[in-house]
Formats: sequence, C-alpha cells, structure tokens
Amino acid sequence: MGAICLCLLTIVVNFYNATVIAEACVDRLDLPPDVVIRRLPLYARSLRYLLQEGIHSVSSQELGERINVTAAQIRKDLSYFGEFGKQGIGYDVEKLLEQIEDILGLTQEWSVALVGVGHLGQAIARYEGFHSKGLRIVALFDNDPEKLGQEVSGLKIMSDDHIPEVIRQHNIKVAIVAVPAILAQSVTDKLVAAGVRAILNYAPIILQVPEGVWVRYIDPVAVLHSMTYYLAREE
Amino acid sequence: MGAICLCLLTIVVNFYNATVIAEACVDRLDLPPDVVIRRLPLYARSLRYLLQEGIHSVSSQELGERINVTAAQIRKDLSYFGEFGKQGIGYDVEKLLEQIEDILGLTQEWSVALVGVGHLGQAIARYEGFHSKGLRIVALFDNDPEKLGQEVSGLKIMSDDHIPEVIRQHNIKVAIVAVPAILAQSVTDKLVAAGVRAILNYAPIILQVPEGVWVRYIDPVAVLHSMTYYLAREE
DNA sequence: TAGATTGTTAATCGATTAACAATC
DNA sequence: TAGATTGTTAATCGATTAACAATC
Repeated sequence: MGAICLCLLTIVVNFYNATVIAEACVDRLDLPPDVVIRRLPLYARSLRYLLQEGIHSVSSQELGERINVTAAQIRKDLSYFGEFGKQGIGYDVEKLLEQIEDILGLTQEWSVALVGVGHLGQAIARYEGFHSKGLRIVALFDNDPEKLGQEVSGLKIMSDDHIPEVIRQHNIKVAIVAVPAILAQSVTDKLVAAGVRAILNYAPIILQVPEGVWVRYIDPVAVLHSMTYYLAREE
Repeated sequence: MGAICLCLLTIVVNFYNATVIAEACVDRLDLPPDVVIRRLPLYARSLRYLLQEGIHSVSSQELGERINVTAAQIRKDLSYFGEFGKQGIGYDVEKLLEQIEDILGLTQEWSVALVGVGHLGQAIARYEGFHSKGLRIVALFDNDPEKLGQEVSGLKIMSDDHIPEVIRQHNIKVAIVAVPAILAQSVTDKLVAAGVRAILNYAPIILQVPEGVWVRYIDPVAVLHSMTYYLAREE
C-alpha cells in the first residue's frame, strides 16, 4: 500500500473519432513507507517512558536497545521526517517526542467511536490507556436493546441507528469495531458511509473498505496461532 | 530473526598450547519466513468461514480476494510446506484447512495461562473466540488480594506466587500477559523461568526475553496512533 | 582537541509479483 | 480436447543494514 502514483492513460480509438484522455498523475508527494509510520508510535512511547524516568537525552543506540530495533533503523526512520539529533550527543528526549507526536497528528485530539459494548468493548471503554495522547472515545454504540441507555465510563450506549447522525455531529474520523464477526462488515459500511476514515477492528474477519479508508486489525487468536507453529517444532 | 545457523569457531592460541574449539553448526533446517507463518492463521480462518458457507473448493484467486492478498502470494506461501492443490481446480477447503492447522500445531491443544484479570483480562477469559482451535485457557493469575479465589469463566483466580508451580504442573508453554505495563516485565520473567515459551503481551511495553522465547504484541493504541498520521494529512 | 553520534548513501538482504510450464 | 489453475522460477521491488563523512 505504498504511495503509488496511479497514472491513468486511457486511449479510446474508433473509426470516426480518436480521443486521448490523460488523467494527470496526481502528485501525492510520496509518503514514507508504512512500516516506518507503524514504528513511530513505539518510538514515541519509549520516549515518554524515558521522560518519566527523568532521562533527557538519548542516542539511537540506547533507544534501540529498549525497543529491540537497530540504531541504524531508528536514524533512517527519523530521517524521513527531518533532522532531530545532534552529532556526538544524541536526541533531546522531550523535543524528539514532541516532534514525533506532531508528525503522528497527536497534537490534535481525535474523537473516537466505539461500536460493540460487550465484555471487550467495555474493557476498551474503561481502559485508561485509550484515553491516551490524541484519542478520546466520545460515543458508544451497541445493537442490544438491553444495553441502550446504560452508561459505561460516563458515556450512554446508543443504538447503531444513531451512527450516521452522531458520527457527523462530532466529526468522528476514527472508530473501533468490537462486534461479533458476523456484524463487523455491516457496521463498517455504516461507519464509512458516515465519514469514518480509520477503523481498528477487533472482529476476526477481514473488512472490505473503499480506497482512502484505513483499517488495522487486532487479532490475538491469529497471533497465538502463529506462535504455536514454532512451539510445535521445538526440541 | 530468520533461522540463522550460528557457527561458532573459536580459536584459542597461546604460547604453549593451541586449542581449536569448533562448535558444530547446529543444522536447524531453515524455516519459512516469519511473515509467511503469520499469514497461515488468516488462511485457516478464511477456510473455516468457507466451510461454514458450504463451499468445498477454492482457488488461490478466490481465497486471496477474501483476505486482500494476491493469489501468487498464497501459492508461494503454501509452497513452503508442500503441494496442496490441483491444477485447473484449486484447493479442497476441508483438506487444506486440516493441513494448515496441522502445520500450525493446532491439532494438539495448548494450555494457556492468563496473567492479569482486570477488565481486559476478564474479557479475554470470557471471550469464546479464545477457546478456539488449539487453545485453552486453564489458569488465571492476578496479584490483587481482592480477586484471589474469585471465579471467572469457571476458573479460580490464583496469586502470582503460584505461577511456577501451576505452569509446571500443566506443562504450560503459552501465556497471555494483561497486567499494567509496570508489572509486565517481572511477570514475564516469572513465566519464562517456569517454562513458558510463547507470550502474547497486551501491556504497552517491549519485553526482554531470552533466545528461544516468542513474544508478540497487542497494541491497539500504537496502531491507532499510526493511523492518525494519515488522517492528519488528508485533503 | 578527541570521542561520540548523527544523517545519509550504497550495499545487502528479503519479500512480493509476474510469468509460465505442467497438468488436472 | 480446451480452459483453468497450480507450483515454481526469475525479475522486481522494497526494507534493513553497514559504513562513513560531517559535526557537535
């Protein structure tokens, strides 16, 4: 899913008419690779811990050791965004953290909708870690009539029917899907139709979404299954 | 972390004595790439859904469309393990599923320990999806004295002090860590010391483990933070 | 100044894709 | 047989690592 410049050159020729339609190459200035973007939040978190420990300066070597990444990779990753360090010294923890958070868009706050308030959804709604830098869960949806109107973590649970209205009202771009697999695609369709552009999906199913919508998966069972492969081969 | 044959050739020479110690190259027959192993559980799950739908034959093309992977990649991935299809026809869903599950070690059942029974831990313990192919949560641990002896999903919560004993008794190789970040490393150390070889970590911290122990991370906040990067750059 | 560490380029490594002979 | 689809090889693409001049 690298930033690919899709240049469409459609040539329509018929006997009486020759038309050349050339859609200009939309020049998305090309973004750093997605693998790099995915590592930035780990760098940010590690820097937050360093700050808590009262450490104000760090080298790529030291940072790398904490998160099991090579020093070269950290420097290369950061180089996509600018120059943040000082030769012979390293990085100022607070300054680098600020800059990474700015790059990740975490200096603004993103309103988040959570769909599905079962055991997992409740754990998510209650987890303080989610009320993290840049994220705030502002709406809960669930289809179960029993749950409607109940409060979790200070938020009233609403029916899925209110998705379009509420998403638009709050201008919500980010959603968490924690419904059973069978419902996940239809919930996703509703969210996307209402304007959501990034979805974190806990349901064990691959979602189909239109271009321009981001989906990431939380899939603990798949991850465990990938580890049993190695265990089955031990000794 | 590819399978690297570490050949140690240590040459000790001193004036009176010359010793050549050559540790034989331990010939781990080299494994398929880890990216491939990580995709196998997704193939397996998709095949289970196909079976539920009553579909008994599938081509790499069709399977790929369901999980957003190219047909070539599926065929290449499977080729690391053998030949499972028929030219002109495709794959027998049931047979391929069985074989992948066998490769992943899911034909045996793996006992799983869960450490940390807060909101998240309870959701994990109760989630039926975890009582999935090949996995069974058999022990719950938590340090909170209030929780000791309470039952969740038919299992009594035990003190962390019982980790060594219980892990050994049940011969547990797989554990899920769902404790606060500050406790995650020490819990991990206990688990590993007791014989655990695969850890699924929900705490927002990178764990340090000895060679031969597998760790994977569930990190929804980092994943969300990596998506806000793109949202911040829209239009 | 000497030592340390950055930012960047080039070399290496690894994963994905395209293509096609084999064959059901 | 003709059409479809596999398994595999070679080509391409992309990510990681090594190395080092620049410089604090």
